Amino acid sequence: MSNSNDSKEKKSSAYDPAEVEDRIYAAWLAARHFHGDPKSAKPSYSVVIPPPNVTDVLHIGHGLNNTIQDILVRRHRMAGFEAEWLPGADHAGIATQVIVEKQLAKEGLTRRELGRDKFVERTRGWAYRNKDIILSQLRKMGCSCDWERTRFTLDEGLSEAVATVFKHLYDKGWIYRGHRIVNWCPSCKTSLSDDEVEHKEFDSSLWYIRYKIKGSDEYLTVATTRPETMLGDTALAVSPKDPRYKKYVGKTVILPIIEREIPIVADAYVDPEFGTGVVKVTPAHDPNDFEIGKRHDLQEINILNTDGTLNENADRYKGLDRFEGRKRLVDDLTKRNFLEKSEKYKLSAGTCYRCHSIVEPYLSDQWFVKMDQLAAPAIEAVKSGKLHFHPDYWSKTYLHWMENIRDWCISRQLWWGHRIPVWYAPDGTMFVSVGRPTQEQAKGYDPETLVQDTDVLDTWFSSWLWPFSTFGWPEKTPELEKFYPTKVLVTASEIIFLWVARMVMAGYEFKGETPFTDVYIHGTVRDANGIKMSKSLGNGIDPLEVIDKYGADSLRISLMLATPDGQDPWLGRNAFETGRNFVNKVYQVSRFVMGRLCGQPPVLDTVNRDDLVIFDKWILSRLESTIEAVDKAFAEYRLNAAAKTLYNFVWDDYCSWYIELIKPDQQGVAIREGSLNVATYVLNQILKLLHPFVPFVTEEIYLQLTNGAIEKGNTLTFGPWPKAAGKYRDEALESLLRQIQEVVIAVRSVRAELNVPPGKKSDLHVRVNDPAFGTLLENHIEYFRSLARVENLIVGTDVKKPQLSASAVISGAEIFIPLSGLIDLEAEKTRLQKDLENLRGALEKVSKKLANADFLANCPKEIIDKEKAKKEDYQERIFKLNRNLEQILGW
RNA sequence: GGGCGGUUAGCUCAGCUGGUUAGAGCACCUGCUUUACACGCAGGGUGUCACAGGUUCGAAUCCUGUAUCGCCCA
Repeated sequence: MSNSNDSKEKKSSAYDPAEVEDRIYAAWLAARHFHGDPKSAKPSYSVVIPPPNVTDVLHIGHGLNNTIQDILVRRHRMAGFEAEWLPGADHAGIATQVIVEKQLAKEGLTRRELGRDKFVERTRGWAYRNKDIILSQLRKMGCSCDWERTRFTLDEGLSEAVATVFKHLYDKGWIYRGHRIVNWCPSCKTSLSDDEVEHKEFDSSLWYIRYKIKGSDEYLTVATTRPETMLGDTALAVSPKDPRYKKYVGKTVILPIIEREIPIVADAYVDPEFGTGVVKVTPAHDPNDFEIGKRHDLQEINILNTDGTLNENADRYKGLDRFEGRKRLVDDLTKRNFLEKSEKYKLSAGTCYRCHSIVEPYLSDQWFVKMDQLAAPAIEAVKSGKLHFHPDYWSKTYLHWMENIRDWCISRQLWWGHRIPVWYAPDGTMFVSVGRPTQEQAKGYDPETLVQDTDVLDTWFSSWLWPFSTFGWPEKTPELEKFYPTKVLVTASEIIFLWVARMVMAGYEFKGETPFTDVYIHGTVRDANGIKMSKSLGNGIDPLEVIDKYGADSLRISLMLATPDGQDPWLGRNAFETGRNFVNKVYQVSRFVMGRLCGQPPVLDTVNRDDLVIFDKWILSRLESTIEAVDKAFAEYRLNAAAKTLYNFVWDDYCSWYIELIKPDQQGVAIREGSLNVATYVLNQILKLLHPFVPFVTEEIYLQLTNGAIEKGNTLTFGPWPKAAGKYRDEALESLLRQIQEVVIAVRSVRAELNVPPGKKSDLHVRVNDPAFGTLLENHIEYFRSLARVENLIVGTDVKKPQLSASAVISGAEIFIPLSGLIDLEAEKTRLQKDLENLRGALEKVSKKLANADFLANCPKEIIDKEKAKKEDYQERIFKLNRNLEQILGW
């Protein structure tokens, strides 16, 4: 605040989160509030964090994901559960290695020059630094993780779990080594699993290439989207049912340019409708062709190096990048008249989910997991209701994938990761074991001569064990006993297959039960225009900037208010003002209540039931309704609904009505003791209900209110979570209060519309239908006098309309405000006419309904009664409005 | 090509098992140095509930189809 503008001398009393948040978080940590005790007798509520990968910094998606987890965890910790939220990170094999290799390249080094050990060491250093950064960012957000149990997928114990699982599945025959077409990323230089490939559309061409039939002048024309793979063609294929080509089957064609002779085969795979009905067969570079090749015993010719350049099999194109090779080849085909034509074509091609390069189908030796039997119990879990998705419709996506599951390629040609626990003897004999085979296990071979497989495992092959490897599995630990299975997994939809589904399979295979009973799928954060936030577009919002500017509480509650359940939130930069304003509102009303306590010790947990006025009973009733609604929303995993319910209760019911009602009209007058007690009690309940959403400000207020300190045991961390005991819920009272509110609102509305100066008080005449309501108003005028700016109140069933007064009609009452000299007759007329019109529309609707014989015959009686009551109410109000309007016209 | 989700006020969304004079927040307009809060208070306007059929006494809500946007799978 270094600006010297002295016109705004008024010191801001706004809440300053920067002063509060770090201090409180440090106190929570010091008091070990977030540590889950496996020996606790409380029921367990455990959550494992979706491990952010170490190449990340905190982005707004993490912000949302971890806010949701923290809300669930904190709320259950308050509700008497032994909460354990286990944090950590994963090693992100591909992404991390790519980054470190880029760093090396800047130094003019390659990883091979550095050597495997040194490379891994260097990568480890980088990864650990990054991991610590992102985890510390979660602390800034207020996440109540059990930091004493932080895990990393490459930790010793977790690595042992990975090897154990590999051996278990290998011994079962569910892991095998295969010579297969896999997805190859030439940029990351590794294989990928099917689920790590993203399909995207590209503008490309369909090239029609002529293959000359040997010993004839005839050609067969083939349409292809990848002409360069022609260099690896070992056959042409046609459909056996295609009459056009029957006569050519068994003949030989000559491959253009490189002039290799290849056979024409008939294979049912070929679709006679696509292209020309003739396809080129490249077994080493297309999964379908690979199958055709197997059926016809064709040669497999690999034309690519691992980096995507063409190899020695590519003849004169050797050394060229695949796309450059394509261009040159097409040029040559054109020049030599082998290209019949080319058409524009929308090509769907696979891309690497880490670097977005186009992936090549590539023939190589890889390790695979057979998935069908692993999937069976994971399918059953959802079908039988042991595992629930929220929103439920995601279970369809999950089941569809599970039921069409394919084998999982788990080997990666990287150095950063869990090395495959397989050793080879010089003669090729293979040993699978959790560590280097011992003398005994090596069965006659010298263990020193055994060489370990050079590849590492897919990162997901360690993350799929996360819910139990982190608690010590394969050891039998007290943590595992207490905290497995976990309760809920919170994540975005992108990794349902990559991670969620696989964890369920691993959970059943290795622990015999589901790793969590609920999966909460939240949306992806988008910018104010609905565009996904991304680094490359620069439209992202940095949560740390938001925290600096508005505080972590504001970030959290803003996210929850803006995120519709199951849908993508759209966030503009000022979306966080909503939360900031709310946090400040909570702080300000607390300040008010604390100020009115005048230093006397607050009664937080009880209400003096003998000293309540209707407004006290009303706010207690509203509180109970709110607790019920919030609990219901939590039970349904509707956190957005819970947040909105609390927002409205605090702002509208508590601040705008209750506090204003009990606030004395005159300065220096104390609040009635019973009401102050209720205000304090309700405030305390509000702090608790809000604590999971905005933990810092609520804790800070609680400490001020109790004049306590976290280190002395004062805290909201352990609740107790408010209970709706059913003691105060009173529907009749709530509707009575609504009637009083209507009187106040009507007066305010009339005054505002007739431009009565706010400072000028006026008399209020109320003609009531029910004398009891009149008495109620009279008895409580001191509570709402200032809200409605009332000088003198005159009530009764036969109150006359004063001369030159404005009027309004509400259910059960008519109000008059004498405004001699101030009343604008035209404005008043327009106002009444507008009200009249609205009511007439409503009356017409309901009259029509009640005139319908079918309606009366079929509709439940209570609905009919309700409609009849409505009709009477409208009629009555229209009558009164008319009468008031006529009077005005008579003036 | 198959599946899933969305389409309600200028914007973002509520509206859960059919019966509301269709709501909220933001934005906008008017007034306010009201004794916790201008990060505030009070008041105000705005809708063929995407479209077309159907079920029903009654449809934003249920069913079918269409359009359109988004995501996933092939």
